Amino acid sequence: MSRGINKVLLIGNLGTDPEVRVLPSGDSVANLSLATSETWTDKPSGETRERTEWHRIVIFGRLAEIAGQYLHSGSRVYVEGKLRTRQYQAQDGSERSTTEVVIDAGGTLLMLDGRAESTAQPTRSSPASRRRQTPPRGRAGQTPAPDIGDAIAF
Amino acid sequence: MSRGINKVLLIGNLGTDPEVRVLPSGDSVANLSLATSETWTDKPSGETRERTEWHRIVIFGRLAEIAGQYLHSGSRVYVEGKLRTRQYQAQDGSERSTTEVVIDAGGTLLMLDGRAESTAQPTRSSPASRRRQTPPRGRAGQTPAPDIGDAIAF
Amino acid sequence: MSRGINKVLLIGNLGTDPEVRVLPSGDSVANLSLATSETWTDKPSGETRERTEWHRIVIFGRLAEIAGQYLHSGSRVYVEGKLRTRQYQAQDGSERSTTEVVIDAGGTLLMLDGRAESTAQPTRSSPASRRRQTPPRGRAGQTPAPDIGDAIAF
Amino acid sequence: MSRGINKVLLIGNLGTDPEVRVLPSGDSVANLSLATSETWTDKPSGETRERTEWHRIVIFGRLAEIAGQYLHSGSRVYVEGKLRTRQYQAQDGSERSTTEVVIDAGGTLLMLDGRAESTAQPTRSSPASRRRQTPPRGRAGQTPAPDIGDAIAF
DNA sequence: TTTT
DNA sequence: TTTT
Repeated sequence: MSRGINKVLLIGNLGTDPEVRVLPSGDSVANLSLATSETWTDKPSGETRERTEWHRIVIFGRLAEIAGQYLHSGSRVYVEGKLRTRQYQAQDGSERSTTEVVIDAGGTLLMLDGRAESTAQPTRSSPASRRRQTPPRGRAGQTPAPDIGDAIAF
Repeated sequence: MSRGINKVLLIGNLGTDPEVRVLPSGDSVANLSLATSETWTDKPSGETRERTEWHRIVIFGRLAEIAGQYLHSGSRVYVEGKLRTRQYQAQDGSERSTTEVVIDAGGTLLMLDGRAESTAQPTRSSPASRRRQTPPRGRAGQTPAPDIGDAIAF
Repeated sequence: MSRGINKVLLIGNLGTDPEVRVLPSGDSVANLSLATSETWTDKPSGETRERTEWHRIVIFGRLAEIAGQYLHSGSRVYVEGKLRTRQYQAQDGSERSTTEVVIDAGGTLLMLDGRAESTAQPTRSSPASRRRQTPPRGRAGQTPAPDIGDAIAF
Repeated sequence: MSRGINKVLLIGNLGTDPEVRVLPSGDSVANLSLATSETWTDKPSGETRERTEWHRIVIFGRLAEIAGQYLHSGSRVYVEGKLRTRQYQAQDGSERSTTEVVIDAGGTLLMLDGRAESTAQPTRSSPASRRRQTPPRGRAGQTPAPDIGDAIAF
């Protein structure tokens, strides 16, 4: 139930591996750092410019565990969540605030690069192989897995 | 041209009148404080809970002027823009950052309440009467909560 | 769980009252006809043009009942759902298809005009008074309820 | 300028190569057939179910040319556009209507797979190799289902 | 800190 | 068929 709309949609790449921890309640929380890039042609100069925006993503529950298992630095993802600004105390004791994109049960997480481990044999999966991102799928030469971050955008 | 997606959609109410200023370039910029509210039923207790989230909105260009003309504290709006986190120096000299929702030429602003002045006879319109579209809230100088109750949502 | 994104966001006005029926399963279904309008300035002539698009909305479950209770011809709403194209047999026996925007448990319905009946005394509510849309709130002159469809948009 | 919101966001895979043609005005138009897939667990049985929805996409202008150059059957894309229902006369003379997702200058097209030709050495690029990014599907002449499995989604 |  |  809601009396307003608070919705964020992002497509971008992770800058680091997810940091997953388990709360005292047993729920998982994952923190992601996600970059979205936009490019444009500068009017007077005609030069191509680029700006990268970094987003703090916080994922709760089952999706947090999935993020920890399947995502890593470089992963391209779609996320849908909501904005939340939180107050906290900095180390010098001053009050600070930070704005995060929260993905909970009502949100969405969608991996955009390759089949990855969900179709691989779990027992042979390891952090090392996971970082290699899209595992061989045994049909070499036929269906190359897209590389990390592969995308053409317009 | 873009290589990612960075999109925010909000429906909520302004907590204050827009602050509009004109940049040295001649472009207008408007700052809005927008509240989105969500309510939910707490699991164990069955109580209805509410959380209000405040968003800093920055509007550029023609839409900034329109915001200054037609919006005011209490106005219900739909905005579509993008996230931008900006560094700035606090008064004590420390580095801080703030996250804003930027509405530029690619964004959208949609007023959701009242015919206001655009269809009213301009000669009889005044800032004072415009402000009366939402009730006086009698807490001048504070940060009044917007009239989020002005809608039924599900 | 999803392997793609199929999302529709609309803000517009109902062209008719909702048609609500109850399925054999006991679930409610509401059909809405929703108009979204866009206006633009024609390049060569400088004339203002307008195009209205009509959308078939199908709402399931609890939101269908709410739609039947609170919405009526002219109501301004925000809906979030997904596209679904359905085959059916026309009266002449030929196969036809129709595309609808489906709002189910994962979707959103948000009334954008006025407090309406949720704050009114239910026992005194009637179809007739409902059509009058936003009930008097007993503070005449202070907080006028926004009229049906009231909006300024940019 | 708009007085409503009419927005569609899709992430899915093309079922065929884009069909691009040039209008008498010189503008390009591309027609795409895009599949979005959702999976869910059936309540009583616990079985995993899947439903694929097909969308007719119409792209105008520069993005149409880009679609013709870089997209092909199997391509995974993000599109953002608006709904438009159009009347046309069927071959038997009867009136039909079809609903399309229109991507024009205000819309977005984002390729989600493969570096493809834009970053590859153009001299070594060919339509044939481009099509090999998705595996041969060996069902020429039919309407092959897109490789929706090319992603993990949650 | 990502990606192109 | 709505709305401005």
